[in-house]
Amino acid sequence: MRRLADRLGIRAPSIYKHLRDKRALEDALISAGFAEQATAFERALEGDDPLGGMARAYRRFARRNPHLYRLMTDRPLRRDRLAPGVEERAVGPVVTAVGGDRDAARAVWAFAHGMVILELNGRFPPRAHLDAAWERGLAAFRPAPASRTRTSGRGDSTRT
Amino acid sequence: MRRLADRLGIRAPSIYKHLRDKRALEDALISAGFAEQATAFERALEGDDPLGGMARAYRRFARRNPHLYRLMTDRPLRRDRLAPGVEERAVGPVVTAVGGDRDAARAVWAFAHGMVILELNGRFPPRAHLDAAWERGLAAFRPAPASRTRTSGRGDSTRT
DNA sequence: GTCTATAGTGGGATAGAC
DNA sequence: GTCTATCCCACTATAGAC
Repeated sequence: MRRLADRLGIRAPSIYKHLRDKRALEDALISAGFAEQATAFERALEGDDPLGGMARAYRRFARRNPHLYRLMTDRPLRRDRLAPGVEERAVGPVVTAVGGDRDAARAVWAFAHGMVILELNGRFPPRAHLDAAWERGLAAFRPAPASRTRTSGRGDSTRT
Repeated sequence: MRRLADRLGIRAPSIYKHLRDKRALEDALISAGFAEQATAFERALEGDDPLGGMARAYRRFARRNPHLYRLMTDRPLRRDRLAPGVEERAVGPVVTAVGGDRDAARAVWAFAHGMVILELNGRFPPRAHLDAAWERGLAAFRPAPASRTRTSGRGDSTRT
């Protein structure tokens, strides 16, 4: 809060005339993060290789906003405090890209989060070829090209 | 450190007569954690469904030692301070179970870590069926049963 | 809406006596 | 090897004047 105040050119206590507490600030940031992810995923859904596009967008988002990314994944989501519908907007495209299965979507998310957070944490060995690991994981999850079913997202949304 | 001292029945400063600093303690704990994982993985390698067995062991370890698990994955590993060879002992079986491909092993690890850490963080939605997501992910990574090749781990070890 | 001053918490670590 | 007494630091938040 002190550092934020410095950037704003005011003293730390003044922040509390605008925000109730630190959490209110975090909730606003998290909502903005989901909105950004949502638009990136919606765009990826239009290209060929939707899952690959989303993976790249997800990783790019995390690398450009590492602190925000941690804020969004480090602890339980207070869904009642987010901008309405913003989480679902981000999740929907992933479910669609994976073929409509909610469990598969969660598995893919776990894979992507694992890759991203281990990278942010510097936990991979120096010699690890992360692009190759990403590709190996995506190949495992990509819906079989054999069945050319145009699966549309179901109304039933899978939360994150 | 103060809480640890309480448990030991001594005062906090006394700890520093035994340990250089807090990190020395953490390094010892991390080494013990790898050793425990290694024996669990070696056992899973003997059963049928080695990958599934390792996944269950990995999740169980994390749930029973959540703080230690975070210690082991939250930040870069100081490999020079670990008990020698202990990381490799834990990693080897995973590489073997996945068919010998280092990139695939890292992808599986990322998936497992994502599942585990999101569960520990309470980040999955309440209704999520985690067992199903685990199974979906493992199915994606399990080496095809078609090729019944007994792939042995290579001397070249894939670090974590 | 801003400020100064301060309260309060929880950390890791050291000095020096015994 | 233990103790008491302290020193740091970083951090969120509030009181009350202007």
